[in-house]
Amino acid sequence: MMPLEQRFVAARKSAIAAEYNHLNPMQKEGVLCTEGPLLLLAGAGSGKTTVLIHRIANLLRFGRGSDSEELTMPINEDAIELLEQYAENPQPENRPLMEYLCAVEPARPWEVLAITFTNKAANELKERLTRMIGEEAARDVWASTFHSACVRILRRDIDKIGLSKDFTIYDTDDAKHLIKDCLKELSLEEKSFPPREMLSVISNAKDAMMSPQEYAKRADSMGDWRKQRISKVYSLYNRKLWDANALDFDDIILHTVRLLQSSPETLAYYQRKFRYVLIDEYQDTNHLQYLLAHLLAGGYENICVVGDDDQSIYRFRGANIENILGFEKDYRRARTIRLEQNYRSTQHILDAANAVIRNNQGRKGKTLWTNNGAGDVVTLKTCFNESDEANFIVGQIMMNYHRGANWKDHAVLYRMNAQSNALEYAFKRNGVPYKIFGGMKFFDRAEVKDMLAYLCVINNPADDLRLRRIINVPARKIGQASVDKAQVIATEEGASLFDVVKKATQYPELKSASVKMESFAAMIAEMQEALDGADLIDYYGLVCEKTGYTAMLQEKDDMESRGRLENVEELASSIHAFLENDPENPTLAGFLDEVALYTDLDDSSDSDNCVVMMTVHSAKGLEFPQVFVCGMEEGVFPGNRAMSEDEEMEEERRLCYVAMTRAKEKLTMTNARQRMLFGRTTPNMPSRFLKEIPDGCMEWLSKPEPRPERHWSDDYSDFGSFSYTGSIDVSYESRKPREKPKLESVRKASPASQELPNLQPGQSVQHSAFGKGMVLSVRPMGGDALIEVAFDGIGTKKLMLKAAIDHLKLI
DNA sequence: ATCATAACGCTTTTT
DNA sequence: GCGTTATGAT
Repeated sequence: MMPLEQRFVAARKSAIAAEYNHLNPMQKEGVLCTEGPLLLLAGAGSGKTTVLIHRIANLLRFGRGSDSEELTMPINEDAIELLEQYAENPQPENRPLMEYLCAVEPARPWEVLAITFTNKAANELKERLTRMIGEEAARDVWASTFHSACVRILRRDIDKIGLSKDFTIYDTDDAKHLIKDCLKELSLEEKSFPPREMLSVISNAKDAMMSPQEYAKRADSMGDWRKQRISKVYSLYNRKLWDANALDFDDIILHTVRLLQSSPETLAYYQRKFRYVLIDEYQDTNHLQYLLAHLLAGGYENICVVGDDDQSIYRFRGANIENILGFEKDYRRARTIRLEQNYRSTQHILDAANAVIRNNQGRKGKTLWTNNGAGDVVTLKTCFNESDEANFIVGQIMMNYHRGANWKDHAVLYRMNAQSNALEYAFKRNGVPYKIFGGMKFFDRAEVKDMLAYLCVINNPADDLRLRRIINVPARKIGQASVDKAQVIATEEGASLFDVVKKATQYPELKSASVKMESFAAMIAEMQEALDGADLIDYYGLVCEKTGYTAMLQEKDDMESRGRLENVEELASSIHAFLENDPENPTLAGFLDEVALYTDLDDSSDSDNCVVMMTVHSAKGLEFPQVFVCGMEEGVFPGNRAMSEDEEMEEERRLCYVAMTRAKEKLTMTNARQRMLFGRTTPNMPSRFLKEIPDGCMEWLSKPEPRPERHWSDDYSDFGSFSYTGSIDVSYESRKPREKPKLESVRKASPASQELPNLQPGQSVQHSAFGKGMVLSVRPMGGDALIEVAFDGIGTKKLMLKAAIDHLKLI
């Protein structure tokens, strides 16, 4: 290349780079490396999404301008000088000319595919993209989850592999029901063939692209009786899916891969279309997703995978960490960029986290650092038991609150949902507002599922599973036995259950139920007709009414039914939200698609000021100023199952690393010497992960030994920084469940036997944390009382009077 | 058909 | 220890 051209190419890259001067050098590199395979190892809090967004924006503005020596026009000194100057000191008025000079085949929005794992991530990507490049361009970028991208592809071309385009999607719950049906039909015991396990075996088989026939063959050749049975389940399960014209979540990916593998035109179409492919959270991909990514990116091989091997925590659901560890082997010309500067946490927190994760073998290796300063040391705290632990955490949080912190600046993380009970109790007693994530989700509620089932049946009458769910809800005198009979007939005739129900009176064995069945079918048919051209919201109202579902709830008229009615109505707002979002397919079928893949439309509540509690898994990707990780004990975190297997232990360690790196300012980790879990109290050693944290970045507070008890007398000697005062804390003396008198003495130790005011419903009160409110109810409980107070602008809180009394004033 | 009692079993979770 | 589920009784 001529020197002039070399100078131009260099100046071009510098000028483009100048557009990203607010990024650090590694981030910039990630944005500018547009061509060929790229592995972006993005540590926790390293600004990964920022890089992703800017990278896409860069592709759309400059194409391969920053990563190619290609010239698009004759060049001269002036052009070079302008770019060199721009790189030195970017002037906005020169930007249009600079863009013109630097762009090399800028990507068009629809040529960019950005895949994420969750809808939340996809939406965040779309939002930030919209803000940066404008709505028009952002709309055409394919930013979606694996599953929605695949559904989009399948809706277009699935008929090429012999399936119908109007397939239904079965979620895990549906799949489980289907498995149960299969087991019943094969007369297999659920005890020896747990549906959960069946589902996971089938999922693994699909991930390995093993058909039921292949699975059966393998089972036969091994002579494994159980596997042979499972192969029957797998086979029947798949047949039922086929009959219902349904795909489960694995099928969505599997069939897309099969489609791309078997239809050269389809493959060529997408490979030509997607000039740039980006995969987020690559460490979480399973084998099928890995294949899919490679197929889609196989044309230009401009594949950029982003992820963090140290945050791979979904092995149990098929994630294969080898995908990210082996990326450089898959693509010999791959470039690797490490983002190790952390913008989230203090150095002490990072030192602790780095020290823990360093003990893993299977990793690429990264060391996070920050400019944020050393900050507070990590606090480790050993508590007596889980309620002591919960009280400690609540106490710390209340202390912070009184110093001006927000409740929502605090997060309590745990390994298992079961651990949340003790915490919840402590928060409730102290009147601290909290929110537990990971409970029942909106779309998991029975009433919501019922209404969706109605819509599904209307949309696809062959959906036996959903039909059976709602055929007698509300009660229509169509009993289980009659439905079973009709199902048998349907199977014999090779028809769908709905077909039989429709002409039920032709089958004498259905007896009196047959009339009810036919009128049910008539109702569904009537609604199918009404669908044509109707407004979806109105239509939903019609379905609620015609099915008698709302009437059923209105009649019951108790607290529960009211809530359920609200949820049924709330589904209308989901439909509304769906339509607002200007979907490409604003029909009932389109809505059902979205709902099937989109389970958290309703998590709109980061607005309320609450302490949040969740599992470490659900905390991934989030951050909080104050983080408490509790249950740091051998057998809990790491969990018992990890003890025997190295791979599992490494996953637990990664999980611990994820937990620690959620903290921005202060990290506190607690362990309890004994914990009641699943109804049994067991003594637990402090987690090995705590031992891995170096002295320099932590302090270890500890309750004094309550009493030289059998299981706790020794074994702490190898904990260098463990200190014992040797004195006995009387208030914690043997709080064993059976020793009633002692328990009473503990109660007394808390601010107790003071005079309780005679509160009446209707009384106005002032609370130091929640402000003004009105007492709704007072329920005496022991020597205490549970009061319910409606606080202005906050909502209703339940408080234990004794605990809340110091914060309450009558007004 | 609907309610009651007993028995089980139990990481983590998204699509 | 608790919530879910299966089975049996009315």
